[in-house]
Amino acid sequence: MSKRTIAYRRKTAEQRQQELIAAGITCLGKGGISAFTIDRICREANVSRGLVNHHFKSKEDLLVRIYAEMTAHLVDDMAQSDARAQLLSIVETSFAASSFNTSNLRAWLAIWAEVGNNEALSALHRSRYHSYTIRIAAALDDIAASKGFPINSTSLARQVVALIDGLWLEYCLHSEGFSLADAKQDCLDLLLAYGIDLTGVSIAAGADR
Amino acid sequence: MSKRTIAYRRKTAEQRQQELIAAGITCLGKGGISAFTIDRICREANVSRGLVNHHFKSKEDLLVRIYAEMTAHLVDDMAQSDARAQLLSIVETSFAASSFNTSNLRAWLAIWAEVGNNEALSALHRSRYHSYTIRIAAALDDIAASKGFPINSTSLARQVVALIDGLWLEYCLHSEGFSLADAKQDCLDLLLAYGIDLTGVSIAAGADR
DNA sequence: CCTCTTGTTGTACGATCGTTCAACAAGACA
DNA sequence: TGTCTTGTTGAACGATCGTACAACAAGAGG
Repeated sequence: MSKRTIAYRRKTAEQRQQELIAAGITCLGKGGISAFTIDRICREANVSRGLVNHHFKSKEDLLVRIYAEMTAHLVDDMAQSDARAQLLSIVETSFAASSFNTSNLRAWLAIWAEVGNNEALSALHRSRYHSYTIRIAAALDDIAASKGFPINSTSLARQVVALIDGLWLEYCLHSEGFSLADAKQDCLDLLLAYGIDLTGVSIAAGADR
Repeated sequence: MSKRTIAYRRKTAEQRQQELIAAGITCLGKGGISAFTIDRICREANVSRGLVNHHFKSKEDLLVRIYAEMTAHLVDDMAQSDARAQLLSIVETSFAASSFNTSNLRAWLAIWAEVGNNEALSALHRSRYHSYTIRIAAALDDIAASKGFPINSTSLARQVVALIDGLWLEYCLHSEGFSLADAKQDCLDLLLAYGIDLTGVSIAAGADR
């Protein structure tokens, strides 16, 4: 009398949702939005076809949840006491190997391209990037105040964000063109050109995401 | 005896292809890659369903032709005698109203997101952006030589390209955040921070695309 | 007016899409 | 062990996808 075979293993709703989110990100990284398919996501997660619509309202809802997950630590990563450390932390995390790789960048690019088609996605993006830019501008204002020279923090914050995202884009489209270290140095050079030197600044532990 | 009604009007292959290319760009601008559909393209061009596969090898082939069309003037726009004028020309054309609008930017973003899925598209992108970056770096070298101070032209060219594309991206995702004039000024500010002042530089006519 | 080239049409096809839903069973609990 | 909740399965549906292809006709040339 052998033990009955187990066809599948039940998991908590939250845990299964996390697995489906991870599987969706993997699909986006492999083949962009055209690979973001119920079939492929479920195959990636090793579950049957009906499970996505059981755990999520729709495929679009899953995509929004995925973007929420990906942007969750965008602001948290700035949790540094010193303004200079905050800026350096952004640069470091933006070009950490865990973020700055083709698979992850393709997922980001695929979602960016969908923002125009999905109002919920658009609203989420606006919210996240608004906080993100505000925090950078505040850090720049702090530095300007301490150094005693004026900075157009809104404009410079926009340039920093655009440079980072632009480098992400270029690397995603042509990863042989330059390296992770090049991209990081470009950001530091930009800030240095505006009089902000981050050389020797140390960041507190726990922000190495 | 009335004249027989004309069901459709024949056009030359080249002319019809241009119309289909234009219709494809319109679709990309309206709904991204998911709106880039045989049905919608043909409806946009007011032709029947079979015409795309008659004039193009496949839908992918049309997409490559579209990107070739969109990037055709990327290098030509630098046709200026003075290095400073070349840089200014790039900034001006990148943020001209005919380029820097949501519809056009969405088309670009949609294609960028497809580069990873299409080898022909990827090869075309690499080729175009390589020439583009090389030309910018050469202009920067010219300026550095004339001013007598060193410039890491490869790095700075990459920053300029990334900043422009990054601003395109940000504007596409959140067009209320800043204006066309802001974006243009950001580029000029970046170059100025590196010691390159384009104030008062005039560009020759005929490059206003 | 006739002929011929070829641009154009529209149907048909198989594949794949997202979603629904009845049925099943894993596993906690009494 | 028996009951019940609910996570999970997999078939079924209509819609839409890209492509192929036979039939049609616009319009130039004779």
